[in-house]
Amino acid sequence: MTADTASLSAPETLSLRERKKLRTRTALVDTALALFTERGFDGVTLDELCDAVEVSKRTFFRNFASKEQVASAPLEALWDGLRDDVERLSFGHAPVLEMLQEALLAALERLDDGGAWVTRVRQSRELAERTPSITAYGLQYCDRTSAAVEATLQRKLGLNPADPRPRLALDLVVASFHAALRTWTAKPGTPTHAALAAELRSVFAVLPGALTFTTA
Amino acid sequence: MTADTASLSAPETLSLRERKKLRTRTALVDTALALFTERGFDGVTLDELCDAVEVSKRTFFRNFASKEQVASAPLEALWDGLRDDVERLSFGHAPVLEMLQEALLAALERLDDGGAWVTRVRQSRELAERTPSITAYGLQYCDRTSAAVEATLQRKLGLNPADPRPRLALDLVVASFHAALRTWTAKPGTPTHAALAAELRSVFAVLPGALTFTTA
DNA sequence: AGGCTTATGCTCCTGAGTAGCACTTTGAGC
DNA sequence: GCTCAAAGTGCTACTCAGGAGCATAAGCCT
Repeated sequence: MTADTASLSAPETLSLRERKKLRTRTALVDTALALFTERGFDGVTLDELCDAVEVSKRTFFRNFASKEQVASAPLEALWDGLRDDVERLSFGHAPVLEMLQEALLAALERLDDGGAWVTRVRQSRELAERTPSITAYGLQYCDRTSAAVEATLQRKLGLNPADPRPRLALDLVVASFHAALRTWTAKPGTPTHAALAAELRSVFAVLPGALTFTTA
Repeated sequence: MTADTASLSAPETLSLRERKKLRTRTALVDTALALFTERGFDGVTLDELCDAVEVSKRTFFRNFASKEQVASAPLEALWDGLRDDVERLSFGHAPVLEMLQEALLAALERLDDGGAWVTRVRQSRELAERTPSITAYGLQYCDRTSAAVEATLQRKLGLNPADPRPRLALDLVVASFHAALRTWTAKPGTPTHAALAAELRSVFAVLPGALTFTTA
């Protein structure tokens, strides 16, 4: 479930079997991103990808649920991180929206491994921009994770399940990240982790204005 | 089997050919929703669906891009309506968010055909809840439509393309509708168009609270 | 070491979605 | 009315994503 997070933060306290599995998983992600970027998502068959990693298709589907997932893996790690944060964190009585914003920034911070993750995110994002099915998968994963986070919030904070505000706040945070991702990807030059975090903070800052701004 | 389901803008001045095409399209949507509801999305093959409607698979794929789309058709009509509204409406100086809310409510109103559409939406929604690929497709369609609406807003209002607020406002409206849809679907009894509109207004009303509410 | 668990490979299968070709229907020009 | 081009449709064959069963090998435990 959190294999993604583990694969990218790479703790060395894993058994040999688990490390091996992680190696093939990482190899699949990296090779997939490279091949998809080079020849397009539809231009690469799973057989080709598996041949390149020297792994059977069976093994591929034990690590990923679909061809789209392997291309979305980097971002899934972020949402998994957010989910784990909300599960772990103790909530005070600050506004829920701010808590979620902090949790996402913390999850993002935790994925800073010196550039490897952020490079994968950039590739994944550019692929998603020209491949609708990847976008679809990613959005569905966000949706599912958001539902899980909402349930956790309700449980930990004793909220009324009929209250739509927690989920709206969550959707707002997710929308903010997507907005940050768009502008970050559009910027030329070497993409950095810090720049992405800065974009996200910037979007968070203008968020209240999204409700009130007028044309004039 | 009577009026138009999706892809509105349908005056009664359709040519015979266009009416025929629309009839097969509607038959495909209704039959698909019925079969999927009865035996599950994965329990029905396209061949079976096409046999039931007495149409070839080739014809199916001329009307729909995927198996998921035919199950999402009712909601696509709503987003298409929102897109058309924003394209058509003249914007005053009111807050953009309120304009979008009004536009969505207007699009929803326009789809009130006495219960046929709303029944299909209910079926489509219940299918999406237990079929991830339908959810994925629907979210991707929302995303694409939102991008188009954002572009229209920028053009008509002369906004800065780097300003994330229009898209955030849009995402907020979309998230509100999804929240309304969830609670509307969860309610037992015969689903009505008016009840859905009421849910949506209700979510719009608590929207500002989503930014500020606290646990205590 | 030996048994147990788990990953992996191999092979066969279903079904979504595409493409080529031929046939029918519709709408427009004569 | 008649013809013809264009569009819709059916049929068929094909590619490829994804799943299932069975056998093997590798890692883990006592």
